[in-house]
Amino acid sequence: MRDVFTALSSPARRQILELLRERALSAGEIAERIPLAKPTLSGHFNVLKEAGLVSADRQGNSIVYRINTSVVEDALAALLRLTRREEVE
Amino acid sequence: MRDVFTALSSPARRQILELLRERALSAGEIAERIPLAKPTLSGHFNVLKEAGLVSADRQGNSIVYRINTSVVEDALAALLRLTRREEVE
DNA sequence: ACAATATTTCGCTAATTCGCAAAATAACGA
DNA sequence: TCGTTATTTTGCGAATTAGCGAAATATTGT
Repeated sequence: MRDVFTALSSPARRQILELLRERALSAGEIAERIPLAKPTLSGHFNVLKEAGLVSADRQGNSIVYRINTSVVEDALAALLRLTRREEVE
Repeated sequence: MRDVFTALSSPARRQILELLRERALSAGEIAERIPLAKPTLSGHFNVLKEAGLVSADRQGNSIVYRINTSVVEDALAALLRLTRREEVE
């Protein structure tokens, strides 16, 4: 399971997540919206999958990706901790 | 100004931020707590500074680093957006 | 001016990442 | 089975990164 923050460190991958925020999209639909070669995008999908940030389901010919918001929320919680000074020690 | 998520993608840098969460620390104090060579840590400090995640002040001989929570909060807000489906468009 | 302490910059190597084109795989419909 | 469409895997080069030791820089105290 790859590190979530590593997956989030690429602008291209964050852009993919932004697109998936609204609705699930196939690899091809994402490729129509992001100016990168399909193999390049496929690599990014893999990183996002390994981090648990998206899940993929085949639907006929296409593979549909959807965002996994609960994993985003975990990252959120980790960041939130940094904004709060330790209260009990 | 370097990308905040890129800066957060390194476990070593997140560990530095965790230490700074409680209180500001000098480079040497951080080096006592993290098993990496000082030049390596110095490089990480630089990345964190370029991302605006920490600020540095010389105090006599030492350089004291403190976390910049407002920039962490900006990253937080960017992540939070990903957890909410677009409502108005 | 000198020695001691704290930190950074330099120069290097090994490993990783990002992009692509070409080839391989998977599912569908005729 | 064959052809088409959708996506991934492979293999590559260029660029970046993370680590280190040695040397350089900055500050303090004598």
